[in-house]
Amino acid sequence: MVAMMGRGIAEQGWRKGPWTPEEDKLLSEYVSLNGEGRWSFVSRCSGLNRSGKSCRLRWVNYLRPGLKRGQITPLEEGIIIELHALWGNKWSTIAGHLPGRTDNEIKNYWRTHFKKKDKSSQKQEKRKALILKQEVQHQQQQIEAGEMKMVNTIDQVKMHEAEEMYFMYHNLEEQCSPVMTQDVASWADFVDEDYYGLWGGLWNLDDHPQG
DNA sequence: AACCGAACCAACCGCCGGGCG
DNA sequence: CCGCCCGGCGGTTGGTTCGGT
Repeated sequence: MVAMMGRGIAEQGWRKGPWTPEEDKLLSEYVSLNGEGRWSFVSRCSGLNRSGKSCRLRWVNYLRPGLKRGQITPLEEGIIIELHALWGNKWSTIAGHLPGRTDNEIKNYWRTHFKKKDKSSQKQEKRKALILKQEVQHQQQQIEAGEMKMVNTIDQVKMHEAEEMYFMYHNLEEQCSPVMTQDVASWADFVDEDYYGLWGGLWNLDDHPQG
């Protein structure tokens, strides 16, 4: 059916540029009814005047359920660095190990944070991390001194994230060992010792059950 | 307040591999 | 076996936002 189309048919004047909310709605409805795949068919039958590629991209990078919006966490960053060291620019493969993140997102993140990272921006990053570290350490001290309860604090959110990432990374480690076991420590060093100090202060790895 | 460069992000482009006739 | 089409992937671009001066 799909194979029947193509060649002889002149390329249509597909719409390009940013997607409108109406287009998003059409695509979401179509995919939820008919499932992913057969994108060229989607583009013809959903009422969208978009190429199949464009539909697929929009769905995968933006509309697909379960996407995690927002900043990449230091732990995710660590995983990205580690996996990039292992596999290079295999963004989709790396994204496969970061649930909720897209290859495009990771690719963009890598480019802006590492590819053209110069000395000055590294200093800036380090300064930011240092400030964050100090903030959290201060809160940690308050908690330890009983001056503050760890409820609804930034710490809890981060600890929760850290736990999620731990289990994710633990699974990954199982798949990739022995290479990964050796590298788990190295990525932390690579990212930034201040970042690692931040997590180390909040969360003791030894406390987590192994498997 | 205005300007400028950096950072971020969505989207497009071109290539490649797999599936199918 | 060969050629064609489609989907997927990585690279790139262009617009917008943010932050510093």
